[in-house]
Amino acid sequence: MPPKKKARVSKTASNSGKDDDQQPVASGKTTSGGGKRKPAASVEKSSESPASPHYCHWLLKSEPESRFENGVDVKFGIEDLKALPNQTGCWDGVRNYQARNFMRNMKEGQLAFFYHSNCKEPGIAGLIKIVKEAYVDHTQFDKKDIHYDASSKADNPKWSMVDVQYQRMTKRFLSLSELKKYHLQHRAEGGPLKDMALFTRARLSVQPLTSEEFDFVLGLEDKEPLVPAV
DNA sequence: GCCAACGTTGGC
DNA sequence: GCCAACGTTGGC
Repeated sequence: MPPKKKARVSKTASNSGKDDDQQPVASGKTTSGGGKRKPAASVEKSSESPASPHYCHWLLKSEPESRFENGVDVKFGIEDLKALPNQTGCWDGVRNYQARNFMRNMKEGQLAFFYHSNCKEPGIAGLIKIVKEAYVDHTQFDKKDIHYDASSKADNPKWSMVDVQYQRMTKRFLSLSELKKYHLQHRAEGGPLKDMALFTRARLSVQPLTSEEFDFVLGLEDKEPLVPAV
């Protein structure tokens, strides 16, 4: 297991959620279908979880600039991932249920954008690949780790992580401001980024992208920046 | 450094 | 189960 890495997400978060799974989805919904439906005979797939939606692409946020949390630098930019052995690292420290659940849905081989957050210039810096599917995040049991979670028990670990491998930098940096312009435009006139999680669920550190969103964003690499020089 | 948005906690 | 208080995220 690769060295340390920093995943955005919550800091201390000693949260204690329910015991295990499912947490509400941001927008509240989810609960609607609720509880126990007794399917008599027809198993009508619940309208609620179209079974884990088949997301195929992701966006993972991490901070590329130094910032100290309890004396520990949380900096972990794409260059830091690239510098690890085999250019691979574990995405530990995620302490938000929605983000965790998305990680649990990741499949080996899927691609994700590496997004730089909480920094001078936020945006997409490169591409990474999921190389190991969700497994126990050991940092939840490490009292010295900033992401230690006293409420998580060894026999029922609360948090998961995946391993990711550096693929390449995007041909040019895709800034948040540029993405936002497309988002606003698409929201007004229609277009692939109209519901992009980066804007509709801005605080999520692990986000899903539809193929349309992913393809559109990646396509920006070959276009001139929309934004007047930074 | 400010602060809006929003997730989490805990009283009731 | 509601909801106010609180804490965190992350852009600006």
